[in-house]
Amino acid sequence: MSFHALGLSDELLAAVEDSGYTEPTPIQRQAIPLVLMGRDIIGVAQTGTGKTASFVLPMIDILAHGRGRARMPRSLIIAPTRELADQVAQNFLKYGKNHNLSMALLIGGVSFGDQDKALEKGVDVLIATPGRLLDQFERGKILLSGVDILVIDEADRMLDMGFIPDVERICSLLGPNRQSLLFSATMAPPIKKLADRFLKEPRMIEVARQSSTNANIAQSLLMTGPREKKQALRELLRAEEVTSAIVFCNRKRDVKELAESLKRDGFRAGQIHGDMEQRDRLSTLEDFKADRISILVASDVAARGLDIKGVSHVFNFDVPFNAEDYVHRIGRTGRAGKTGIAVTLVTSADAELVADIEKLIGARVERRGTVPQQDGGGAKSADKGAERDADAGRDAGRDADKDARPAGSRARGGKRARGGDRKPEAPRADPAPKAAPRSAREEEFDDGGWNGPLPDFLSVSARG
DNA sequence: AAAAAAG
Repeated sequence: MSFHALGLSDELLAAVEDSGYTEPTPIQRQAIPLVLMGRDIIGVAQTGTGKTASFVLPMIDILAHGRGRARMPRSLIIAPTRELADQVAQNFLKYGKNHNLSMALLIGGVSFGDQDKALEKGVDVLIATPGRLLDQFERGKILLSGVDILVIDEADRMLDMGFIPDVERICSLLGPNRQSLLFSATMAPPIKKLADRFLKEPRMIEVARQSSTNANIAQSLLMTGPREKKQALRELLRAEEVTSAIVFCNRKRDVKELAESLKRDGFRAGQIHGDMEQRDRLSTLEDFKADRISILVASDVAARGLDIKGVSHVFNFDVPFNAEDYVHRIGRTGRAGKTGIAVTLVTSADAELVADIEKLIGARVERRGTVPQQDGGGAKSADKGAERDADAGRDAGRDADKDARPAGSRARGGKRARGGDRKPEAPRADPAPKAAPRSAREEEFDDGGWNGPLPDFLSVSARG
């Protein structure tokens, strides 16, 4: 089955062909004809299923005739994060290249100037995050009564982020005669309620269960101690055929520190998290897409929806707090029919989170072995069993390690240029949380210390 | 235990 059977225009089909796609995905097959007919739809689909094109393509054809009037966009797409909004915009540019549609991206973190100008001229397609959209509305820069097509993308994520009231407010500002499309990985009750209230006789399209993980992804867990995580990650990055990897951390601070640590070790690494300037977030993504960096250290800002081709590996430096985030994180690899590898570093403190994940995905994740605790590091665990295991399991651990790492990788820590003259590496414990905002100087000091060995007596006493 | 989004 090809795109030609879906009722799209020749100009659009040409653009699709140029982009290299020949066959519509299941959600595209089901959604595109319905959207072209003017129906409301609810698309229950994971990211990576071709969801974005399933609304972008028919919208381009629907909007092909007519022009947006000043401050009155003809269509509106709401997305939960700025990067997702930008990604939708990229799709409109890619597939709309043979059309003459005007578009504006209304997201936070960028100046109002260009956005104001675009709105003033009138746009056919307005893509926005909720906060900035309402902000612009309140400033009188925008009228939503002329919107003919509304798309609510990643509604489950909007729910998680507390955006549903904003979304409801936005919906209530729209005119009554419009077509509405809602996409969500789950149909949690608040999303169902939203759909009941703002959609008209929607057709439900379901593509994959939300909790199901992609069969193309080989998942495994690597048991390790909290202080061995960085070393374990470095060895994974060297041992695996890593062409392009995303490393997820739970905290923004750790994203920063880990990215800088990897860079010092010679990895082509970059970082992305919500405390960065918007332009830096986007330029890092561009660098990653263009392979100027091969490792992207990220917070959950990058967990969902980001579609980056050829991500060979996802590493969870931290086990995510929400099991659903695990599904989304590892879904950054194994996309478009390719295989992917997802390795999660697990400490004894993460047992419950792992149990949650395995319950959600309905499968046990393979344990790929144990990174032995370092000499002098075992005492850091309050759990007596962990220390005993560190000794008793040393031989067994070596065997397991052989599968995971190339021969000789064990000695690498001491062979590296940095720290080559140092004592056997005892990776430093997580830095103590800072109560007050830190000065630039403190940050600098902290970053510099990340890789340094911590005297054993200190690490022991620091943990009690 | 955190992150995300409006400044």
